Amino acid sequence: MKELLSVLKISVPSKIYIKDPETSELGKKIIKHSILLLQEIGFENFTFKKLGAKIGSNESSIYRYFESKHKLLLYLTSWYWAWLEYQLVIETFSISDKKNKLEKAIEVVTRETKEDSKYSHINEVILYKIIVNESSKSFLTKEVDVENKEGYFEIYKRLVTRLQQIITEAKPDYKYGFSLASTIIEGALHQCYLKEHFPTITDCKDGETPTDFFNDLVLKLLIDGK
Amino acid sequence: MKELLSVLKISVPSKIYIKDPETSELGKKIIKHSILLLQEIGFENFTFKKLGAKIGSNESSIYRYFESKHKLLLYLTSWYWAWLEYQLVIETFSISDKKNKLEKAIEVVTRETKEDSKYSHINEVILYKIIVNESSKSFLTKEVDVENKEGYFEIYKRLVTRLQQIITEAKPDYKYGFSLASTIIEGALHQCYLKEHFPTITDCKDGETPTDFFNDLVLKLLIDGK
DNA sequence: CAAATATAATAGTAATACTATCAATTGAAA
DNA sequence: TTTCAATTGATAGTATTACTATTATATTTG
Repeated sequence: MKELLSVLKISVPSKIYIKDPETSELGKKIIKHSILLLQEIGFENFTFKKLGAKIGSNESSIYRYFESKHKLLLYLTSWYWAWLEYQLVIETFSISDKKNKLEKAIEVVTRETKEDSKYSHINEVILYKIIVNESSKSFLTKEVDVENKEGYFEIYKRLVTRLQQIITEAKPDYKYGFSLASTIIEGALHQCYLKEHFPTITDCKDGETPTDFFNDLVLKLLIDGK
Repeated sequence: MKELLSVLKISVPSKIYIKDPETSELGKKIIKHSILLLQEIGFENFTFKKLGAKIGSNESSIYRYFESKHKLLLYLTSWYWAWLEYQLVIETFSISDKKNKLEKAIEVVTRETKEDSKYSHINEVILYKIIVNESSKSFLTKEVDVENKEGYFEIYKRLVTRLQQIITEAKPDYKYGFSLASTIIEGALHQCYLKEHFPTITDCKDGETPTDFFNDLVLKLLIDGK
C-alpha cells in the first residue's frame, strides 16, 4: 500500500512554486532541509539565507524555486494534505460498512505521524510536527482570499470535503458535516500541540490520543445518539 | 451587568508589558489604534513605526510600553480572554441547572462579538476579528514554553478550565472534558474564519452559527447520548 | 562541441526590528 | 516658584531580512 507512493508522485498546485523542486537535486535538497530547518528554528526565524548555508547553496538559487518562505510553507502544507488525502482514500476505499469507514477515516486524519515512509527525501514525521506548529500560518494572512482564488488551498479543502462525505454517508441527516470535518482535522492538530506545550488543558496524554477523543466524540454524536 | 466593567479593570499579566498601557493616555492610544491597525494590515505587516505614524507618536515611545509587536499581540489576546472569562462567569454564575449552565457557557465562548460595549478605548468587535485571525500566532512560536513558564497564557488556560468544569459538572463520567473545552474555544474561532474565507468547508452560514454547531454537538454528545 | 540551462557569487536596496542618546515637555513635590 | 523626575519626541545608528539584479561559472543536452 505504502509502496504505491514510490511510483505515484504527490502533486502540489504548480502556482505555488517558480520551478518544481521535484525536478532537480537542488530542489529536493531545498525541500528536505527546509523541513529540518523549520523544525529547528521555526517559521519566524527561518530565512533562505540560513537554508542556503545549511545546504551549501546560495540564497539566490533558492529564490529560483520559491518566491518567498511563505510560498515554501504553502508547498509543504499542500504536500502534507495531499499525502494525507492519499492515505485517507487508500485506507477507507474498500470498507463498505459506513460506520467502520468513518472510524477508519477519523483514525487516518487524527493520528500522529510516527513513521517515516522513507520513499523520498521528505521526512513525514518531522513534516507532521511542522504542520502542527506552522500550518495555520499558511492561511492566517491578509492575502488568503487572493491565494485561495489562485487555488493554493484546493487540496486542503478537498480533504475536508472527503471527510465530510464519509460523515454524511454514515449519518445522512446530520446537519453539520463540513463543520465537523474541519473541526476534526484542525482540532486533532491543536490537541497534539496542547499535549506538547499546554498539557493542563487537554486530555490527550497518558495513553489517550486525539484519535481516541474524536472517535469517542463522533461515535456518540452520530452513531449512538438518538 | 455590562456596566460592572466600567468599574472593574481587566487585568493582564504584568510581565507582558514594560509599562502598563492603562496608566497613560499614550498607552491607551497604543492599544486602541493597534487594534485598528492590526485589523487593517494584519500582524505580519504591522510595525511600531506604522502605529506611531497613525497616532502621531514616535516609534521609540511605543517601545517603552511593549518590547515587541509579539508582546503587544499577547497583551491583546490576554485582554480578550480575560474579558471573555468575565462574561462566562457573570452569565453562568446564577444558573443552577447544569444542562442550562453548559448551554449558556457554550453560547458565551462561541458567539461572535458583534457589539462594542463602549466602556473603554477597546473596540471589542474589531478585537474579536483580530482574535480570529491572529490569536494562534501568539502561541505558535519557538518561545512558547519559556513564555508559558512566565505565565503569559494563564488567562487562556483558566478559561478553558472553567469551561471544562462546567462540562464535567453536567456529565461527570465524560473522559475528555479538557479536550472538549479547548476544542470548542479554538474550533469556534476556526469556524468563524472558515465562514469568512473558506465557506465551502463549513456549515456556519445561512443563519447557522458556530454556537448552533457546538451546542448541537455537546447536547448530543453529553446529554442525549446513552 | 556548442548552446542552453542551472547554479553560484556578489552587490545592492528598502524595510524591519530594534537600541541608544539627547532634547523638550510636563507635572508634582519641596 | 523652582526643581526634579518622569514621559515623550526626535534623531541616529545597527544588524538582519527579504528580496532583485547582474555577471560568472558549471553542467547538461542536442
